[in-house]
Amino acid sequence: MRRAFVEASTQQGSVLLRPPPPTPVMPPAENPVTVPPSPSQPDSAPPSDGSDLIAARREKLRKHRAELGIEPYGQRVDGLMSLAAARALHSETASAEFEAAEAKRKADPTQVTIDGRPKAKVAGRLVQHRDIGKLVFIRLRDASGDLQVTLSKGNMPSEGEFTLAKQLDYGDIVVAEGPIGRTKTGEICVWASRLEMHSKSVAPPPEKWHGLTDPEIRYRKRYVDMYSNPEVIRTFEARSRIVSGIRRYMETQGYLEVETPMMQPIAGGAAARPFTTHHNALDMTLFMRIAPELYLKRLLVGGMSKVFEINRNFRNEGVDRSHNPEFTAMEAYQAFGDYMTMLELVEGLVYALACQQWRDRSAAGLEVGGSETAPVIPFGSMRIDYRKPFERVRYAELFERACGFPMADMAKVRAKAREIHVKDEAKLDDWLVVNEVFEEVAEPLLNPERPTFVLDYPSAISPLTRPSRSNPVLCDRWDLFIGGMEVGPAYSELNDPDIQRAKFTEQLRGADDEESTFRTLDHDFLESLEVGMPPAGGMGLGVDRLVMLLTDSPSIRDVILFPLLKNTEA
RNA sequence: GAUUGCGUAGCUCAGUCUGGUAGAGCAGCGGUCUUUUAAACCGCGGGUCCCGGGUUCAAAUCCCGGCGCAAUCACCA
Repeated sequence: MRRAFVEASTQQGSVLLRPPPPTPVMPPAENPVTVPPSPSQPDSAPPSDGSDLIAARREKLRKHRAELGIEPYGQRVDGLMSLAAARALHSETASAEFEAAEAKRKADPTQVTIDGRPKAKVAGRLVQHRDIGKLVFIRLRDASGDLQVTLSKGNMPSEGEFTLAKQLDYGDIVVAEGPIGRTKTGEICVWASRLEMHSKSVAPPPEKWHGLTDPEIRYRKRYVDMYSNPEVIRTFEARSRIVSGIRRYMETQGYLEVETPMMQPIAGGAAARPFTTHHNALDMTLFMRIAPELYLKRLLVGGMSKVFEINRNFRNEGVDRSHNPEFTAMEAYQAFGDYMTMLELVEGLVYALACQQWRDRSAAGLEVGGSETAPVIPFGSMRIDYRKPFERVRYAELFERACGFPMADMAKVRAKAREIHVKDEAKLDDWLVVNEVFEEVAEPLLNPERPTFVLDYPSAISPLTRPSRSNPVLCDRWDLFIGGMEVGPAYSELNDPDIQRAKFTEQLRGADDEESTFRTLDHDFLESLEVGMPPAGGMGLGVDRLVMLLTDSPSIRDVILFPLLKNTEA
């Protein structure tokens, strides 16, 4: 680190603070991106929206060019270290020795101070600016954290560079270098000997103490949200680690990652409304995919034995705290597995991610409970316990526990449905009533603070799923619930082409007018089953929801960088 | 799609119930200050009160319609 700084500090090519005019500096040949400031460059344009704040910043921009000879939009800088790394370089001993020597020199000016403090060159966005006359304190922020830079008029190489320090605005991106020391009050800081402007922020900043809190502006202007609220970057770093953790785990289990079409001629694999698009050259209507399932199964037909895909699905449905029109899911299929194979896979995966997240949160000083091998992670007011094994409960058992009678007792089921005011109870088929009662009465019995697999759903409410060999009323399907949210399902997949065709056809018959505009029989998929697909287990996992749970984020918008919002204009 | 709440300076918020000259802090501009920690002090500027209509002598405030956001519900995962 130290060496990097020394090397970098000898390369003066990146210094932006040039001598004042009339030195006409041409762009260096090796860096054609740089444009020299010229009178023709309209500093006051584009026209501001009338805000004094913007005008004041643009005026500074003009002055920097005209009076200080600075080009405020910089270029490549070598030898930078993160603010956290610079802070870590601070040496109590070196600072104490330096301060003692300075005190001596004050008493006796013939004394010479040797500065043994480590040096650093850092960059960051300015988030605080305190001008105390001949001393300016600024606080810089980068992805690693904050660090104060102290600029003393006596330490700066030129009047202009100190003038720049005094004129800095909240939001500017600057580079500073100098020894790492501390102030009288003990604050670790860079005592700057150099200061360069690398990006003048001309937009009005958020409030420096409260920051940006309006959720709408936070989502619309995520780039402001990210620097104003540092925990946003932490959340997305965690998301990245979780997604790569999923990849690592799946690869360790021998799964191959694949990418299947996101634009599909037929939107299959789930019961959701698709988005429509159009290919001009082929004059073809296409659907954004609602699920990758039918393509992944084709891969099993083709001979791949363990595949997974992590990617976006698009569903033309409502938006709320746990739904965004585009969302990230993982689906995985294993030849010759079944839904219990998938249960073990998902349990191991979610547990491993929770352990990883427990360690990350501990290291960052965030709240955790339990232990590294029995992690407890907060989610709002809940404390979710990811200890293995997860809970397992059969659908029928949970139903009976909730209602006091078996789900096959249709007379009682219908009575219960009327009691809890299931709408259109009389029009619904028996098993749909069972499921309404289940969702209303039985699901609330699940402990939201324990991941729980609900196993063996009724076949009648899972029309595309393979009935169980031992009891065809039920099917080989589970759903995983965590924190009151459904995180994903799994199935023993249907591989009999005739039954699959019959179920698809039946589903199409039940489609209403709107559904029938986008729901058609996927003949190619059925042909692939006729070629022969091995029996398989398959699962889906809502990645955004899992990230919500593991990062204690109450809304899916907090874990999607740019969530969909309505247009504000027209 | 339904219901409820919210929308005032660049930002964070008072003011709306009970109609009567548009407010504060931060940010900005001009000063003072070499150890600040939401720095402090003196002075100054800053508004389509979300949009449109109505009631009224008078509307940020009351009424109607619209837009956006949030929460809950529906659809869905």
